[in-house]
Amino acid sequence: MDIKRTIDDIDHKILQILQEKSRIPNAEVARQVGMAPSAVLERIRKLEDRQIIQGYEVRLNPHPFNQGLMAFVLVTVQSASRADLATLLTQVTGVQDVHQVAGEDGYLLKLRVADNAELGRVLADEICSLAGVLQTKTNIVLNTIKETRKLDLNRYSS
Amino acid sequence: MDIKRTIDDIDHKILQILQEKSRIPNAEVARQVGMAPSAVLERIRKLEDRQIIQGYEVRLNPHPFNQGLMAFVLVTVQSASRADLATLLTQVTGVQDVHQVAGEDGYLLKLRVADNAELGRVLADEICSLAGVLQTKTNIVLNTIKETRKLDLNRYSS
DNA sequence: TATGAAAGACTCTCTTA
DNA sequence: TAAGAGAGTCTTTCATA
Repeated sequence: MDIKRTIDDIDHKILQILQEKSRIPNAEVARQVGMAPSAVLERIRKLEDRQIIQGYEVRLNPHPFNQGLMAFVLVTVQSASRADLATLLTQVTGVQDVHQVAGEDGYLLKLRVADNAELGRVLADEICSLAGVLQTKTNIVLNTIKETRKLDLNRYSS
Repeated sequence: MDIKRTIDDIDHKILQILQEKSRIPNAEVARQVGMAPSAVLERIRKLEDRQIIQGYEVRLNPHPFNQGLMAFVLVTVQSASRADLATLLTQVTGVQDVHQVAGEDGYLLKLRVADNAELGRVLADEICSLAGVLQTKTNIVLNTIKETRKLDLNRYSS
């Protein structure tokens, strides 16, 4: 175990509640964990300070915003590429994720665009045109069965 | 434009605020958009009813929960596979995403596990062992440069 | 749809344990 | 760390426009 304090059962329960629905009054969380609201507030603040809670997001439907098509693009780059290539990739239209992956000097992007036409345009004009990009392999998503940020909290080890 | 009402500038602004930090008092949103809190509440409810807002999530640090290693696994399956294979894949340890992808009868999984040892175990025991799975190709994430759910809201077309 | 009023609920700080 | 008290704020419904 490390220097930071541990995550106890109450923290655990608080996080579980926030994983289900984060936009919920503090007092309601307090009720569910059976504690005073002030104590729960204090705990949530500490979880934020300790960066165990990293933020609160809204999950929006991408369709009304013309981003109904999702694709994963594996970008292979020259090993001597400029160090800021990753940063340039984060700025590509529709990019939600940029991960450096092991293996063939590459990055894996997750992006949301309107349709195949736009995907083609983005690949050609915004990705392949970057200096150092050797090739791309694209997986187009037909159907998303599961997509969540939830973690299994029962794997915490003190 | 479709049957549903449009997303106007005020909705737009509300969504933008919630994309930045969703756990924020309604009254604060109202202040930022310059409207009465009751009107903003009404709008947020309608956005939820219309499924434009699909939920509110907390973003947790995966490290304290022993899920610091992320990997993408492309699973190729027999074309005659049982229809519920996708559902079985959603239940694999550490799986956060399951997407059906075009091309080679496959699924793309995003998973978070403790380390390489666990990844190996999950691949062997929980994925390859499923009936209908032909092969897997794994991309291990070394470093995540960007990971967000935010959409570019300026692409809405009425 | 928006506002404003009003009752009740919630937040958040501070004190005490 | 937790509880409780209290001042101030927020939520939510309803009447009205």
